[in-house]
Amino acid sequence: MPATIRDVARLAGVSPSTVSRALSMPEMVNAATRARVAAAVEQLGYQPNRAARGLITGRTGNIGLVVPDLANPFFASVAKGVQARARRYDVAVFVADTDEDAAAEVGLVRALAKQVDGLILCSPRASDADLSAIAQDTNVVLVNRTAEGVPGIIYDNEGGMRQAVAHLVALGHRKIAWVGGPVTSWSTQHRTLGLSNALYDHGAELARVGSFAPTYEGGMAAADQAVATGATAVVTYNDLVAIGLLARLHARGISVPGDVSVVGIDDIAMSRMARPALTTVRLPKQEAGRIAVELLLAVLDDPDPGTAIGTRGTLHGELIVRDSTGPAPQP
Amino acid sequence: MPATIRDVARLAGVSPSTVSRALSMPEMVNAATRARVAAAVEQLGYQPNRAARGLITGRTGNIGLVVPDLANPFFASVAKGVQARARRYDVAVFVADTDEDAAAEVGLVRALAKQVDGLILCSPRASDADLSAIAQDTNVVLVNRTAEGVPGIIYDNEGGMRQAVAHLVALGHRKIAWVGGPVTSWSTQHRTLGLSNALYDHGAELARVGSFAPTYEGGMAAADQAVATGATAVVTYNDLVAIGLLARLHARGISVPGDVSVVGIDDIAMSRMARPALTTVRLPKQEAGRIAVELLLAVLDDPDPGTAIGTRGTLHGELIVRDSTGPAPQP
DNA sequence: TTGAAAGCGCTAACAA
DNA sequence: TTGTTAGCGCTTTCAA
Repeated sequence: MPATIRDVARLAGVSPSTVSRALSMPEMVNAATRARVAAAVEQLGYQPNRAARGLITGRTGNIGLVVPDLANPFFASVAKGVQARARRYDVAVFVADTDEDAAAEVGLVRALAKQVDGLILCSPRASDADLSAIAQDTNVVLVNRTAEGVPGIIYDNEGGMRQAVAHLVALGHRKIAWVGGPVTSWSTQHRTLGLSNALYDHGAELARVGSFAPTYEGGMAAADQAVATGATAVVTYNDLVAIGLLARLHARGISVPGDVSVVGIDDIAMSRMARPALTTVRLPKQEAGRIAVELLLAVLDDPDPGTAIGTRGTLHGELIVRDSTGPAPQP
Repeated sequence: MPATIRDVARLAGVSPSTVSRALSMPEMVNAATRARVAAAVEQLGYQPNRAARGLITGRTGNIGLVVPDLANPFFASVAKGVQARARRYDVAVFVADTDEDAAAEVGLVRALAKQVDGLILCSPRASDADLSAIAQDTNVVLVNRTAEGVPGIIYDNEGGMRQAVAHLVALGHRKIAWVGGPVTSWSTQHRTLGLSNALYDHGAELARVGSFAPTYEGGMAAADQAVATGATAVVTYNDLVAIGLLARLHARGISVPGDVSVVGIDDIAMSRMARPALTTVRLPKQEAGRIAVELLLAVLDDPDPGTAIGTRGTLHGELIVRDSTGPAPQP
């Protein structure tokens, strides 16, 4: 049986409210009393019951994080960032894995919403309509997705694509294949657009392939179509796809970067272990998690939707050049 | 403002207690009233406040999961398994990442303990003493670790090592190097023992190397020492280490499996993407998470420590043969 | 089968 | 500066 505030009060010879104050607004209580309370707390190993506190303050001190797939290293990193920052603020984190299922996502969000002060939705698969509905009656911060009037963090996909293209063009590539991810994915749309714009600016040619699943298997499936376009370089939706593509090219005896260059996006840990090590656009993953927490906490302190609309962070990617890109082959 | 039980009661024309009963013990309430309540619940989108319920029942419907590092694919998989099973029971999961820090672990556990019905501790780094103290006043299930009188799931490390050895011996290997993980790691001890026993049974020789960090870098560091032993095969603490080792061997121009065979443990997703694809002992990761939830729920229903002691599951590994193992080279 | 009342652990007015 | 009182949303005796 854990100690309650009354146990502490009795031991310290004060009233429960004094204990409460000593803990949450120490400056409003006499130093001597404060010390007695502190001693009693120490002796009893007292820790306030957050649920009870939440009942009355309306703040639970808990937040929720919803991701499509924890086994995906990208989301695992974001989750780690969220954890780290939440811990600093003494906030506990519910994590829910939706298994890439939009319906499950909505259900989990509804269930969690009652128990937390706010929710971080990372790359949510739900429809814009569902998302807006959720944001209506819950404090929400979006990561890797935008929605009307909902604060969030996004990556500068256009900028990342521009860096990748500049690199490839400098190497002499003039026709570049793009292996897109899920059509419904917000990132796919923006990356496609960014790539297309950057290539246009350089007077280079884009060859679209896909969409394919954002997985290793997706990459294997995409490889043959990508080379069939005659492109000398391939940019993929993410690193997992790039690595699958690498495997298939290797199996077919196509040399990377000799015959074709490959660029991924994300920079997951696996990428530098690939052979050849993967050139990729590094996205700050843990940082996204950390900022999301900051943003959410800010929203909680000022839930005015007017302010929230302006609260949107953009994170920039960084091109990491490794061994999978090289000069375009001479025809 | 979410609907409360009183709103539902008013709308249904009954008392709050009747609503409560209709929801948690439906058979004790008239079918007609039950229907009215159900309608009101539906109309208001009512969802009971778990915190309030927990205050009185002593059960929150939440559990906690504590892992050393979410970015480690092994733990991410366990977490995913926990999620999936918890969802089935309508239980929400707090996740805490300790960053491989034993002190942080104890702190996080203490903080979480008050908010949950029970805790799943996966590969905890805390001392036996701390662990026992925690288990004293909290419902705990251990994964990948044992402690006196605490229920848990472990892997059959000995059995896994026996399979790996049988495979290598059949390929003609007579001297096998073992790259151990952290000395304080429970698994390291059991894997070392299992390997040693299995080799003894086959009349083969063990060459110990390490310990090394359980990471890609650890594997790179271990590679040279492992080959210097003159062993024709290497077994590593986990797949990450094996993949790092593979990279270093490749850099040195040592052929796998031509010159030396390599076996990992875990079967993380990355392993089949390695080149050569990694032979490994697959550990059922998500299943460990699922069983841990079942175990914890069972403990909650019957917190008798006498029963708990008997409650220990063992999961078996499965040898997955890929391209990193082959016949021992002829001298 | 239903309702009234008490109370879970805590905080926030309001008095003192 | 401190204590008293009321009540957050819910469940659970106890009566009716």
